[in-house]
Amino acid sequence: VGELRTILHVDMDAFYASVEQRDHPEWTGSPVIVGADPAHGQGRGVVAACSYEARAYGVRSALPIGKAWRLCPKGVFVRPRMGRYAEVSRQVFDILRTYTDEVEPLSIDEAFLDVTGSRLLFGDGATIGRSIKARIRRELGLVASVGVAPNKFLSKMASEIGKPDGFVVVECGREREFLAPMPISRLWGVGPKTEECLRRMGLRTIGDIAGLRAEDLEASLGDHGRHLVRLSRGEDDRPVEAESEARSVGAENTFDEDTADPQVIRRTLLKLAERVATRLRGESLVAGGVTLKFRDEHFRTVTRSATLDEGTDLAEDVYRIALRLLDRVPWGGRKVRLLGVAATRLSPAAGGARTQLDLFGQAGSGPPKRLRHVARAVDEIREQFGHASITRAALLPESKPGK
DNA sequence: TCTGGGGTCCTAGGACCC
DNA sequence: TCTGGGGTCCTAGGACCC
Repeated sequence: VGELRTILHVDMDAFYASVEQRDHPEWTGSPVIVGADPAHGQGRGVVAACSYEARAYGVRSALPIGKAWRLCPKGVFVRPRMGRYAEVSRQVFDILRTYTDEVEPLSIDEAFLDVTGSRLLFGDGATIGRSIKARIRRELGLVASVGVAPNKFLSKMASEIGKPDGFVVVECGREREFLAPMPISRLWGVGPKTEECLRRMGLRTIGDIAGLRAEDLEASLGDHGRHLVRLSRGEDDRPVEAESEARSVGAENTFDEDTADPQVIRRTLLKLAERVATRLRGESLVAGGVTLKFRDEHFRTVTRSATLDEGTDLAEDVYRIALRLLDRVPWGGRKVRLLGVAATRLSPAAGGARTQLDLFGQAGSGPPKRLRHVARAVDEIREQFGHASITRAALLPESKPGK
C-alpha cells in the first residue's frame, strides 16, 4: 500500500481490421471496414472496427454502416470473424502473460499489466513495454500501443494518446501536467451525458476538474463525481485484477426489418436462448436469472427479468422464461426491432441446483435430465461436425406452426 | 447517418422482515 | 387506526466501455 507501482496498458491498434489485413495481404494499404453488411447503403448496424486508411475518409467505430459506405464506397467491407479474433487475442495474451501473471483483460484486444514485481527480471516498465510491442509485431505481425504509468488510468491515457503504434511513458511527478490540457471527454467514465453536465458547469479540460474539491462534483454527480476529481489529478489506486467471474451471458439480434410476426419472434427467442445456453454449458455455468430485452420500432428499449428457483443451462428453460417475460412487455401492437436474452446470477455448474435435484430422485428421472443429456450430445456433435450439422426442427427455415 | 452486440456498474423504489 | 428505522433482495432503467 502506498508503494509506487508500474502499470502497463496494452491496446491493439484497429484490432479486427488489422487481423483482416494481415490474413489478407492484398488488403494491406486499403481502407478495411469490419462490421454489418452495408447492403448498398441500406444495411442496418454499425462499424465494429476500421483500418487507419478508412479513418482518413472519416469512418469511425460505431458509425452506422450505411454512412461508412457513403463516405468510403471503395472500401473493403467485411463481416466480423469473432472466432478468428478470439484466437489471435489468445496469442496476444499469451505474450503478455510471459511478463507477469497480473494481467487484467479489459476487452478482446486490451489489457492492464501490473509489472511492479517483474522489474528485477525484465527491466523497468519502459523496457517491458518496448519488449511487448516488439514481440507482438514480430511474432503476430500486429501493432500494439502501450502506455506506462504509475496507475491504470494514466497508463490507459498514455496508450491512447500515442495511437497508432504508440509508446508513451508518464513520468512520476508529471501526472497532472500530462492530463491538464486534455478535454474532459477523455476522462474514463465521462460519456455524452456527463460531458454535457460538466460543460454546463463551465468545465472544459481535465485541468479544470483537477482544481475542484471532491464535494463540488459530488452534488451533481454523486460518487461518480468524487471519482472523476481523483482521476483528473492522476490519482487512481484501483488494483490490476487478473481473475474475474462473468456476471452475465447474453445474445441479442436486430432484425433486418422490424417485425410483429409471432412466429419470427418465437423462433428468434429460441435461437437466442440456445446461443446463451450453449455458452453457459461451454463455460460450466448455470443461470439463476433471465433477462429479456425488447426494443421497438421507435428505438424504445424495455427489459423484463426473472429470478429462477433453480439454476439452469438448458435452452428449453431459458426460452420458456423468455416467452413468459415477453408477455409482460407492454408493446401495444408496435413492431419489434431487437430482441435479446441474457442469463444472469451466474454460478458454477458443478453441483448446480438442477444436477443436485437429479440426485434426489423424481426430478432426476424427469425431462430435465434427459434434456441435459440431449444438450450435451448436441454440443459434442457441433464441436465435431460444425454448428450447422444439427438443428432443432423448430428452427428449420420451412418449419410452420402445427406441422 | 437512424442508432450492433457484447458487457459492467450504479441508482432508485418497492417488497419484505425484524 | 397509523405509526420508526434498519437491512436486504429484487427489478428496471440508464450511463458507459470496447
